[in-house]
Amino acid sequence: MRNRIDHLVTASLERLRREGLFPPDWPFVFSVERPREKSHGDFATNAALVLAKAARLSPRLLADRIVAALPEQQDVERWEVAGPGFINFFLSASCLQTVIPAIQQAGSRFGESSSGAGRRVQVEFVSANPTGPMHLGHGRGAVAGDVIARLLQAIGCTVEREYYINDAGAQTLVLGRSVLFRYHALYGQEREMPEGCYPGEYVEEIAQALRQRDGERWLSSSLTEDPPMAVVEFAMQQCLHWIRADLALLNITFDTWFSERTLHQQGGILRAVAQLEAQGLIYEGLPDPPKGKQLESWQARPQRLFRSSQFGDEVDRPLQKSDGSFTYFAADMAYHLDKAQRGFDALVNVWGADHGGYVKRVQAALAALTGKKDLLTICLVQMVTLLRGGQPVRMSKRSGTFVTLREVVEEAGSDAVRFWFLLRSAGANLDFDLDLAMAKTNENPVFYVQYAHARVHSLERRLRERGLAESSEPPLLARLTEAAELDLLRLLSRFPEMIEQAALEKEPHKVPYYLLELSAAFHTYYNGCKILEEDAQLRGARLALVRAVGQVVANGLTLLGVHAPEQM
RNA sequence: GCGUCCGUAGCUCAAUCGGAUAGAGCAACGGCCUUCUAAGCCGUAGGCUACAGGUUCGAUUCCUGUCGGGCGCGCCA
Repeated sequence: MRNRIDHLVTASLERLRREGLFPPDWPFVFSVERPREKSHGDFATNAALVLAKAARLSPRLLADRIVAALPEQQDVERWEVAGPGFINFFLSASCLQTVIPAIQQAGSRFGESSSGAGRRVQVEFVSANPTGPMHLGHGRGAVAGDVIARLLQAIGCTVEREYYINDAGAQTLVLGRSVLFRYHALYGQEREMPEGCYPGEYVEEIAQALRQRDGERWLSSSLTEDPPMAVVEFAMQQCLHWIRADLALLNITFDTWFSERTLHQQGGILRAVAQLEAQGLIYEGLPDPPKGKQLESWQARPQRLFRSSQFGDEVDRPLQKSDGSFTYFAADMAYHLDKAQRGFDALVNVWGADHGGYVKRVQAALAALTGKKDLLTICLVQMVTLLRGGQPVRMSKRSGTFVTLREVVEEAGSDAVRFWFLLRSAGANLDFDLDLAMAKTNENPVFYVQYAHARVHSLERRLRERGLAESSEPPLLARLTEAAELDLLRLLSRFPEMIEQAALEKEPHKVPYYLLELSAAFHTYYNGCKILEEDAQLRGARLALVRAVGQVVANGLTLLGVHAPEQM
């Protein structure tokens, strides 16, 4: 739709160029957009404002010239020059009505496009440590990542979903030790919990499972030394099992589970470091002291540093600890190199905001290793606060008020949780109001949208009940002339544009906002116009419109991974 | 202190690559069910877009600074 306007304006400009108004090689860069204000038409272009200088005319005078040179056609009913020199286009009703057959034809695929066709994109998200249950913040990132992946698929990209398992670090040893401690306790060997161990109940669950499988086998293992790898492995697998189950509850699956450990075992880190070394980007040096609270224990020790500051980072980053083992960053760097070498056209990472400090160094590493600057996009998703009874629930592992993602999903349901997580832009902190998300009232946006879909199907049921005849002829869409009907048609035609934009900008929250707007327009229509009219011709046209709305609401909800119920 | 995200109606938030008179929901107030689901609709009220500059035809949007909040800041992941 937008392209048609674009072509019209370009045709006019080319005509003016032939008349000598523009220099032969002057680039026609202008935008065609949907005006915010309804009275400004369906589309508006700023061409006259942007090109006024080139034409040596005032914007309004140029706009008049452009309008006069527009070619004849059917889609635009009228146009006007307005404001400082905008040209507003008002589509004809017949043009607006063409969206209905388009929706009928495309069905569940309406909204898809091919602008991303041929591009292989990887989306890495969640990547929660396998050392405990998932919390709400993980859930938000999971839903955001999943919908970004779905959006990219909708514009034609081939998408691979990946989960990076941090199974190589010290945290996994802490988990193992914690389990071992509980395991000993199960045999009555009470003692003080070792420093830094995880207190959660899930640790005991793992300990019990361990006893069930292995009996007394690990009783002789010391708590002061590193736990046996078999115990660590067992505990991690249990956590991963839970994580998969939690994600499945939210209808999220992955194509690839990538183990950090394999990078250590198969030399990936060494290769990445060697490459930087060869590029002369590694040196022995003293890292800058930490910038925050002064640590009295701070001692400068020479380390192998990566010159990340040459690639936009603030300071150079250490790759190797003083004991010779690699830092987490070194592994992450190798991981991203691995991704790049797998031949994706674009990489997307969805991270929690608490990892924001790592963006620059990972980008720096990737830029250094691949020479590509824009291969990786990192989306930061801000924190989630759980509200119960309007009051924030303080999350604290110690006080025992920790609420897991699973508990919330089981209480509120996947649909409500998914929709709610998407109701804020990623940059905004999110309050998850448990009471509101579960409410079956108009205050709950999930139900508002689902109800719109259910209403469409309620009409279908009524239609059958009453035995109203349906013509085998195509509906006479010219009968759709009410303002509410034209509003709906305009909204429907925006759906593919909305998806495209949400996908390109990786802003999944645009989808629920659109659906709320469409639902509101539908509810207004429903209250103002009778669909199942006596007049069979009018009824047929309205049914066609309503079915198109139902299809688009369903498509939108599917894109969000939310069910579109036929009955509430 | 540094980095980063944010600051928009009483509250929670939108706002197209920089566009025209900044929009919703909730809360408040007033209406609409003998008519396809009132889990709905209509109306009223509510704003110096934190503040001060700058860039330009035009700034909530971009740049600089100030104030306020979230997150992060050596060999944790």
